[in-house]
Amino acid sequence: MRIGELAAKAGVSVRALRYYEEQGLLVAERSPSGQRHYPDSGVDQVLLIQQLYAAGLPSRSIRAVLPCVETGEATPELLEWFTAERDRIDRQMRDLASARDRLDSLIVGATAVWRSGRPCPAR
DNA sequence: ATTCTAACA
DNA sequence: TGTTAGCA
Repeated sequence: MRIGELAAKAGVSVRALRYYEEQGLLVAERSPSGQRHYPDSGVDQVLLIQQLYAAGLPSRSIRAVLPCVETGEATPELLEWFTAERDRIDRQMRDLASARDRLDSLIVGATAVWRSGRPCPAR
């Protein structure tokens, strides 16, 4: 199928498909005229790429991990990699929660200042 | 009409 | 990624 059909079936833009190829995530066969042609399996390929992007992996990581996932092989290395990713995300969540709590404290403090009749500091 | 490459008011 | 330009 051509790029437009794949884009429709996979629910992504044609632009995205060309970008995936540029990033080395998706292979495309070329017709004599230069048009890209994809096998039916391309739909699942794109779906997988989307899941990995949604998981927060940069294209570079996806490129490295794709060959393993595609073959359906849940290799130990792959599981370690994903586990490490999960931990990274967990750390970010905790850092954000921390930053949020500190903002909450500042908000409470600022509110107390206003109630005491002090002038509101400029932004 | 669709795709391709290249490039960015 | 969107979008646009100029082709095939």
